[in-house]
Amino acid sequence: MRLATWNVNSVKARLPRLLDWLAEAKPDVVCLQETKVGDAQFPAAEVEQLGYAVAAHGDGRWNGVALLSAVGLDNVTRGFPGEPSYHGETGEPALLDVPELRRPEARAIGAEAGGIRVWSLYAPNGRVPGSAHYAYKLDWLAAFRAALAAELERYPQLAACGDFNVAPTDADVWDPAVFAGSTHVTPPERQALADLRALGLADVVPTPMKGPHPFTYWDYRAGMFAKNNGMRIDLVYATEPVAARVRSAYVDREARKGKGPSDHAPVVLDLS
DNA sequence: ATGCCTTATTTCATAAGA
Repeated sequence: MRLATWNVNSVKARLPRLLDWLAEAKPDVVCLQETKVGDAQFPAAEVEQLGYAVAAHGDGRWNGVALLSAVGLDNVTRGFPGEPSYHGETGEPALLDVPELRRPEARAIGAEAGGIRVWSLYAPNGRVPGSAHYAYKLDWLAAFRAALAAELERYPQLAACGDFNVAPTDADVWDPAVFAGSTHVTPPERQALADLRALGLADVVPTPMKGPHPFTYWDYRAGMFAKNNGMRIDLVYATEPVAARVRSAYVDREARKGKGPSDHAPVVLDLS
């Protein structure tokens, strides 16, 4: 079984590349992030033509996650219990009266696929440490941890995959000095990941395919990919029964090359 | 200090990303 996670940075803009990649890599289960479409606009027919069942959870312009599976897709969950929503710099209590603004953003979708409970996750960016967006990011990760604890009682085989927007260690950024004081590397964010792992999840670190670091994201600007100035922020956190099945894991950096790529590369796992 | 590049939308300008 081949399981993959990929932040596509717009499923509509990436559709030709996504379809080519699905046909070539032939993953059984795919977690997508930053689809940037509402559920009605998700290009489900094109993906289904390749033999996948599709479950999407989208907002429209921002965020959006989806699951594709060629091995069944059951018990789909959009969002998770206790998932927080963003309330602005000061809490903006007046806005809380507007249901549309109170609804959580589309950042998590879970389902059973091929005997594994799979989650596709897109953690908030956090922007600047100390900001409301940063607090929201930490709240969201903590709330997901609580939801995951309940999930783990039901699903021994579980994989939480996606763009966590946190580099777990200094080795996961191309130059730690550049990121000093920035989001994605702060101790509270890394602790939030450690708290997830403490539930019994293993960080399945992929093979880089080039260079010593298995980066999964490279900024579009300033030739960062060519210089391999990247970050590892797309992660697969797997329970032990899943981690024990990992035969190989790699970053498909070929998918970051050429015309019109996402700024993220897929992480691909082969499970026995 | 800012843009570097790319996306979608309230498009010929803006917000967001990490």
